[in-house]
Amino acid sequence: MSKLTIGRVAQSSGVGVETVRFYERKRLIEQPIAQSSYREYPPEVIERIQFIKRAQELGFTLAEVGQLLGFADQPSSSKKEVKQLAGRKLIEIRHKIEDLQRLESTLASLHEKCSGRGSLSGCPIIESIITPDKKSCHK
Amino acid sequence: MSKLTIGRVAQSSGVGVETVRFYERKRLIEQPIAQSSYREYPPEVIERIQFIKRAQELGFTLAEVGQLLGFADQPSSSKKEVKQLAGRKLIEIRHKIEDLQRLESTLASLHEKCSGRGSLSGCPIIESIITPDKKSCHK
DNA sequence: CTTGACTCTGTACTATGGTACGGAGTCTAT
DNA sequence: ATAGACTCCGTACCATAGTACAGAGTCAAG
Repeated sequence: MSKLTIGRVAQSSGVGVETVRFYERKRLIEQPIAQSSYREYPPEVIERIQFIKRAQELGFTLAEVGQLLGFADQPSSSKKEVKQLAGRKLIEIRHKIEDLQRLESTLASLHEKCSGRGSLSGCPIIESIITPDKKSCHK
Repeated sequence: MSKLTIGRVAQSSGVGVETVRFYERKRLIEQPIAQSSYREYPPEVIERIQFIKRAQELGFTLAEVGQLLGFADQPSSSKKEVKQLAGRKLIEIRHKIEDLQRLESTLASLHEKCSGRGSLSGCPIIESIITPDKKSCHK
């Protein structure tokens, strides 16, 4: 009793059956030892899958989620390790934001400059792709 | 004379030989009709590849670059089409920025809250993954 | 006329996070 | 006992933008 089939686990945690097996292959959840020829999961696996989902929402890749789960599984882990991982991710996210903001400002100014009327000749967007302007280049 | 081999084209435009063929398969550049059994490119192809590279820097995918090239190739194209494409891309970029900013603020506050000292118990980062806080949730 | 550099085609592989499918086996209820 | 639902495993596929490689062919110089 109280053991769950993969279908129930999937439904309860809001992912597909294939996804559960996929996480198993990625060693994010462990393959349960079953009496029968079907996987038999303890109810805790649902929380584990929800942990994975929420960590993904925080921007962590599955490989990083694997590390986080490793920390959470090991009683000897320290806050330091987790904080470092989060810190690296934060830096990564900030870099991405900066890149996108440069992109946005370049593209926004081109978009603004383009009248959107008439033939292509003199289109600032196309022109800037043909002859990139050093001043407004985001790179 | 004045025809270029794929190797020269690749070197002059700063991409790999495989990339030139890849662009050809993606119909971004046309396969030149050659006298010999080797591709023979007109010099203009170098500018075309640089157009692709610069459009990518502006955030366009290769599929979108294909559209841009299609506009540039068709004398009947209008600024309107290009401006629309750029506008859609701009919206997309702004959405991405907003998503990342929400992510950043959630993760930054967790990172700040974590002392980084001692065992995992009470780590705000891990806790928030286990029990997501509605107030600081970026979604 | 041979060597070395280059090119040809086609296919497979990289990373990421899954999704889909075929064919077989199993489990439960009637 | 059998239908229907579920599960098993392995593999292939999606998008994205290339990269890598095998094995064959070709081209130019010495």
